[in-house]
Amino acid sequence: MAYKPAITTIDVVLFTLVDEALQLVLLAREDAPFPGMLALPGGYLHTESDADTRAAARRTLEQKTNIKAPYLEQLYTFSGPDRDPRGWSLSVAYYALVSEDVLSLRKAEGVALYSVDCLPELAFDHNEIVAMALKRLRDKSSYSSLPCYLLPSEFTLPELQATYEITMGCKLDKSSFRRKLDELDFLEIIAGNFKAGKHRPAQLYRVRKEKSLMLFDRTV
Amino acid sequence: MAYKPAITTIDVVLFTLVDEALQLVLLAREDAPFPGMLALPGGYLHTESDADTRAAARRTLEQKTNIKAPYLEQLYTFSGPDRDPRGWSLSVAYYALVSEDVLSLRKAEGVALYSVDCLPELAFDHNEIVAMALKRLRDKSSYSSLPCYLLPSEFTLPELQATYEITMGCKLDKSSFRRKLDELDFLEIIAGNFKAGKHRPAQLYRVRKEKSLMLFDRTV
DNA sequence: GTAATAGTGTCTCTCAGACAGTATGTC
DNA sequence: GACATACTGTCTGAGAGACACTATTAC
Repeated sequence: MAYKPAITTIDVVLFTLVDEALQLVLLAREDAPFPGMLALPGGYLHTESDADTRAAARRTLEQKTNIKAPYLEQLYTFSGPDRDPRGWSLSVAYYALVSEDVLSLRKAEGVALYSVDCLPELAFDHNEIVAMALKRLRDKSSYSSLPCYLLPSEFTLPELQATYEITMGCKLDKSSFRRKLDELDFLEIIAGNFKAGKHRPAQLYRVRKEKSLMLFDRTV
Repeated sequence: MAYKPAITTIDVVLFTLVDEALQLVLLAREDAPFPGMLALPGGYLHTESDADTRAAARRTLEQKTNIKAPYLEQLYTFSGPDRDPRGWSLSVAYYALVSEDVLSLRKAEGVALYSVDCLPELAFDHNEIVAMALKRLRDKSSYSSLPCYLLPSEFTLPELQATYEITMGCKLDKSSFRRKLDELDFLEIIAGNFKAGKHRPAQLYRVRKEKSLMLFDRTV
C-alpha cells in the first residue's frame, strides 16, 4: 500500500503492409519527455475508465491514430527506473495488425509509417519494444493465420504467400504453400476474379472464420 | 499524471515435479483480501528497490518461498477493476521452474505443493493465471529444453523422457526421442552410472549449456 | 534361468521441398 | 504468336512413429 506507484502506460506497435514491406506507425512526441522524437502510439492507463490493459490499448490506438485494429495481442511488459526520465515506469506493450486500405482510409493527422528495416532512434525503450514485436510477429506467422490480418478482407493466394514471405522473412514454395492452406482449410473461395494488371487473373479468397486467429499444429 | 494509479503486484507460478506429477507452490494468505485462501506467491512491486518486474519476481519468490528459481519467464499481465477487491489492479505474472531436490532443501515455512490436476479455488484470478502458465509450459516444452529445469542437474534419459511426457501431456516414442536429442546435441554424458534400483543402470546426462534455454526448430 | 528396465536398429508412411508442366490472361 | 503470371501434378528425400531387437542389471 505504501509503495510509490510506477508510471503506468500502454504502448502499441501497429504493423501494416505497404508496397511489399512491413511498416509500423510512429508519432512525433509533442510533450516532454523526448519532445519531437518519434515514439509508438501510447498513453497512460486510465483506471477510472479502462476495463483492462487491452481496452486501454484499443482506446489509445483509436485516440492517437483513429484505427480500430482487427488484431491486437499483448506482447510484454517493460519496466524499470531508467526507461522514462520521469521515474520508475511500467509499460504494457501490445502489438496490432491492420490492412493498409483500412489504415489509409482512417488514419489521423501526424501518423507516419516507417519501414521496419530502417527505423530511426525512438523515444524511451521503444526500439526494444519494436524488436520484440517483430520477433513475435515473425515467429507466430509460421504457425498461424496471423498474416491474414495484414491483408484486405479479400485477397489472392499469391498475395497471401507474399505476405507470409515478408512476415516470416523467407521464401516459400508455391506448391507446398497451397497444399498446406488446402489442408488447414481456413480460407474460402469468392466467386469473382481479380485482375492483377497484365496477366492471368488470380482467384480471390477470404478467411473462413473472420473473428478468430487460427493456430496450426505445424509450420506453414 | 493525474490518473489514479493501479495496485501493481507481481505473481509467480512456481512449478516442480514430484512423484511423476507436475506440482505448483501455493501459500495461504494471511491478510485481507481473501484471508486464509490459497494464492500464488506474490507481492507488491517495490519501485524504490526493484530493478524491473523480473527482479521483483525473483525477490518475491525468495522472500515468500526461499527459492532461487533457475528458470523465470514473464507470462502475462493481468489487469482490471474487479480482480482485486481493493480496486483497479495490475499484476505482472511470471512462471518459474525448479527441481524438486532444490525445492525441498530450501523451501520456507507455509509453502505447500499442489498437483496441477486437482487445484483448489484460489484467491484473485490466480486460477486463470495458473491455467495460462500451464498452457505456456505445455506448448513451450515441445520445442525447447524447458523440462530440463524441472530435473536435477544430473538425470537419465528415461527420466528426461518422462518429464517431457508429463509437461507435454502425451506419450513419446523412446527411439524417436533419443534420436532427436542426439541431433539437437544439447546434452552431454557424465562418466558415472546411475543405479535405478533393481535393474539395468541408466547413463547420467547433464545439459551442455547450463545457462540458457535451448529453442528447437521442430518438435521434440 | 526370468523379470525388468536401458538402449539400438530397421521399416514404413507421411510430408515438405523441388521443379516440371499446364492454364489463362495481356500484348 | 510471345510472355508473364496463376495454378497443378509428380518425384524424391528427410524425419517421425511403430516396434522388434539387444544389453545389463537384480533376483
